[in-house]
Amino acid sequence: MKDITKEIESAAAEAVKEIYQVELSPGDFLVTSTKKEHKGDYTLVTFAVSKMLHQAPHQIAAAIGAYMQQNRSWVISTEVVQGFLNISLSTDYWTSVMDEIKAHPDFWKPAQAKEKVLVEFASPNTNKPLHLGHIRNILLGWSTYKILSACGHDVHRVQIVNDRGIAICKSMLAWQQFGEGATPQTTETKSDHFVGDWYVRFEKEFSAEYKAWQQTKEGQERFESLKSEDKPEAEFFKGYKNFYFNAHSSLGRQARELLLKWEDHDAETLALWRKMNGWVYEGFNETYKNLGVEFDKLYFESDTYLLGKDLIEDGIKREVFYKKDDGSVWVDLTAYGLDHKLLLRSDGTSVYMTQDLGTAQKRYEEFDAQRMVYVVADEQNYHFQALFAIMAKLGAPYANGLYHLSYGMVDLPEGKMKSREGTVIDADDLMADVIEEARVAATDREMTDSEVIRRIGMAALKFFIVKVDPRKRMTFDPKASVDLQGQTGPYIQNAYVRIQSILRRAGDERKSYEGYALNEDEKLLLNLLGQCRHIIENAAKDYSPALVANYAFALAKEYHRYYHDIKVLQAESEVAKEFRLVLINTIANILENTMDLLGIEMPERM
RNA sequence: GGCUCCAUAGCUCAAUAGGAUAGAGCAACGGUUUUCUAAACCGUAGGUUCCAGGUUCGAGCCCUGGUGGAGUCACCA
Repeated sequence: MKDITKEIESAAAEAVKEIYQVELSPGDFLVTSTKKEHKGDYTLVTFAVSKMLHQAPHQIAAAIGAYMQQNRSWVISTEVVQGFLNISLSTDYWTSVMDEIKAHPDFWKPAQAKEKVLVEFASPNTNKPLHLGHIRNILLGWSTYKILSACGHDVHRVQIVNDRGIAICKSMLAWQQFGEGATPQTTETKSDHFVGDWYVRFEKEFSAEYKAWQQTKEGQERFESLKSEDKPEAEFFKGYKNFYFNAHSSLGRQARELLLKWEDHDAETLALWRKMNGWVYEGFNETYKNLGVEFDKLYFESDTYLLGKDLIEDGIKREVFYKKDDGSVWVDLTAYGLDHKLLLRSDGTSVYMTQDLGTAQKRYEEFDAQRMVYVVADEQNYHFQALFAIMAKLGAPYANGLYHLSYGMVDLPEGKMKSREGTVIDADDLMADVIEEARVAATDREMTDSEVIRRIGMAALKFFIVKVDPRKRMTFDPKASVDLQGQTGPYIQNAYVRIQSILRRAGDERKSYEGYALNEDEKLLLNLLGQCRHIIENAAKDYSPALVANYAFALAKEYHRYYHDIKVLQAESEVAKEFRLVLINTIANILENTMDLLGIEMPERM
């Protein structure tokens, strides 16, 4: 596909050379789409070159405009507004764009690159079911995978599952003590929710235990000896909770014992751990399936938590890291504007950072990846800065290819989601809700196809989340997320469905549209279609699926308007009809393809 | 408190690389249907882009200072 923007730039450079005898590169010019309120298709902005040419912007624009009209057959007319040269292109040019699009079905894809890329996303803990925050993470990860793939990259999807630690031990303990052999089957509970319920049960029992302890002689003595002047008793105990868990609590002690046994490879504990995590994975897989995502490889923290020690040893030898007297190992990142970070505890055990270093190394060896993208919430910005700085310090060959796709947390209209206050929105419930809402709306329209209804509901949910710039915190309004009108997924689906309906009636036989003089709306649509590859390119560069989402919406909106104003099947002429059929078919393809990049499926009818 | 990020219409979000009169959707109000399915279209109203300076032909965007909010600052993950 030829790039009209570049052609305008080079024509402008040629004009300047001819008129002013000044050598400028095409990149010195800025070309944009002409604003709707002005006549023209593309606009050349001349302010920037005004100084170099020692002339007022509007004079330069006029001169270049005259030159281009003379020397470029595709320029039909020009108009100068201040330093803006608005260029109208000929019908022949626009027809040739349609020809090219028709001849190249892949015209919407960016120039094909071929790097090996790893995208890590989802990365749940195994003690609780997935929630709204995970959904944002998963949708971002998935569309990042899709967008990079569309750019030609060889992309692998991975996640790290946090399957070990004190949290899952809490679920295990509660089930052991109070479960009486209950299973997801006997209680008819989705299995990850089942495990999550035992985690909640543990917290409940623990709170009760803690509360009782506060009234004991020991608890009161603690309070008396540690309290500060103005802190009320309730507040004191709130802050003391974690310490209580580690120092006094019977349940806390038992949970820690389970963790120790686990680390000791105690057979019975491992069996219980496997059983409960197995339930969790079964549930997660169902959720992933409903979200329409899958992974190439899962890493389990239970396998990776000891990794990275070799790298540390190597780093100490090369004096990239240093050892303190107590035996702990540190790295000095002050040169990167960061801090000193701990890499090994004084007892020689590893920390989160150690594990992440080891996992990155392992992935690099396994996949030979040139780029690794971590989709992780922005609360971990500092951690990833440190991680990448350490990689750079170590001189890892993949250090330059590491990227933290840091996204903002999801808030509710009432504020933050808090598990303690029960305001966390569960992923499974949410999907069920949006589909139910779609069902209600569909029933009004006498639509009963459940697959169509599912696609509509999921489109509403996914689009609502993915249309927002990932880096920004977003507010999730459950009511707005099930909206099916306006700036929504179903709105875009509807544009596609309207086209399919026309195409079904049109039949398969296509004739020539040669000689058709297209109207302004059609130029606008072609212009939009031509932007697709740049949008995807930018989305890949910025790791922002929101750009694709907003583009798809803009195209759908433009099409809905077109649909309203212009008849296709009863067009004024045969060539008009033929041209429009090709045009709308292309629009449908682009809508389908861009929505696919967001993980959203199109229905054929709705 | 240090560091980082954010602040745009009543609400949720856009705004190419610093480009023209800051745009959409929702909510409100008013219109459009014997239709290629109205999950649509058109219109009205709604803005000191948090504040004060600066840079420049031009600033929502860049710089300085401030205000407000979020995150982070563990031998947690």
